[in-house]
Amino acid sequence: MDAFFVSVELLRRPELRGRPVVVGGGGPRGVVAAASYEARSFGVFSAMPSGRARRLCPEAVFLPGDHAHYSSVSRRVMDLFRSLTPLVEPLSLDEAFLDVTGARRLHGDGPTIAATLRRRVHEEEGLTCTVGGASVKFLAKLATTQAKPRPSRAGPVVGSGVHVVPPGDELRFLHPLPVEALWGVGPATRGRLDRYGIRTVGDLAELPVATLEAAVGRAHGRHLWELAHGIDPRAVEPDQALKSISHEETYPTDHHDPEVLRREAVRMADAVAARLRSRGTTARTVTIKVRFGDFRTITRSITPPAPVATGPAVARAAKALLAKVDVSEGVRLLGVGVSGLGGGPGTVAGEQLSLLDPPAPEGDGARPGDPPPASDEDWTAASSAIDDLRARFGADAVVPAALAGPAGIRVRRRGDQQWGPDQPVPEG
DNA sequence: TCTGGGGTCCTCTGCCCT
DNA sequence: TCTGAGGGCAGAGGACCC
Repeated sequence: MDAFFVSVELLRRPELRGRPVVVGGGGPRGVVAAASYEARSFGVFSAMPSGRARRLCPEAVFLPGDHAHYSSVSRRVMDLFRSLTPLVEPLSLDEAFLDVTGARRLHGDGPTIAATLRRRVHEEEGLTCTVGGASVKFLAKLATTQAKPRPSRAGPVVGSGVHVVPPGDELRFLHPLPVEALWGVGPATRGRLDRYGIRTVGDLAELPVATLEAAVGRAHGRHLWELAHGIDPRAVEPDQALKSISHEETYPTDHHDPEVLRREAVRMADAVAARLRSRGTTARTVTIKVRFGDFRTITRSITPPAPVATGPAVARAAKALLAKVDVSEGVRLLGVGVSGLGGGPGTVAGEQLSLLDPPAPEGDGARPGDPPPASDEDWTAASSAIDDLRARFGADAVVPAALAGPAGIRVRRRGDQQWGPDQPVPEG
């Protein structure tokens, strides 16, 4: 999809068409999530700090972003894709791989299917998309880039919309491209390849695989070598299993108070656990992420004796990890995540509980006067009831007791703060 | 210039066990 | 009983993607 978030916003606000529009975090630490091609002409790009974007393009209209709405439009577009082929692998909200091998008898050859896709997305959703076609996934992705609109000083230049790399033409298409066009070549790898004088994918292809492995690591080196030769055996996989779930937030100002951060950890643990349960699964490992004021980032993780799926269980681990971190210098970002997801639907109810699961030990965040912790079994039933209540009355209907207070608490949903903090949150 | 959020994958290190 | 090698795993961090 072309400038997806911006394009969706323009459907709601057509008066902004033709103007530079930026979607993203407007706060002091926000970043650009998407920029219209008019804004890109001023040098504004995704992931750029919003402050810099404002300086580059003061006349741009900044919109806060509406993750829930974009998700809902994305679901409809993906359903449209699935009406052409069941083999759809969503890559993000606005991108997907489609395997149309089996759809050609019904819908025509590659270019015909591409044209059909573009027409239907435009007719049914009012959005424009670009389609790349090739015999392997990463080439299709690169072909898409070639066909996209481009910003220029004179304004957006319309792209071809469709670019198909015919079988046999793969290397002719691939080798002139700059090496950073390959998936997996970012600034760090680019710097290493630079030392070998590698500028294009063709340069990379001429290098012996052993040299490449020595330069960037064994697995990465071999992978890049294969890509440079047009080799990409990965199939389009419609049912990609989720491997981790996390929730992290950057604060408008750094937090120095351990108590504030403990409450934040509980809130995030609750959100992560709810997402775990919504997928009917459990997690083995709990990780916290702490970014300090100077942008130094650490992670700490623990694998409890039994898999976790409830807010209190995730919070207990997160608080224990947080207690070992010195936060006095100020915390800019806190995150809680889980990984090692396992089991299918029904796993939570049948979760293997540890016979030796100890009560919260000293130092994990338990304080004098705290009631004894409920068992995981109690919490599994309670969590199920909480999920029901939230489904009926909204996410704010039930919050962890640790978060309740005279001022109440704003329960953030996933995507509320997708692109940085919106407003200062008072400490304490 | 001043750096989000949510992911995946890889490498390295240290520990434990055989 | 001690020691070293090697495998498996957990933990931490880096790089990259959208």
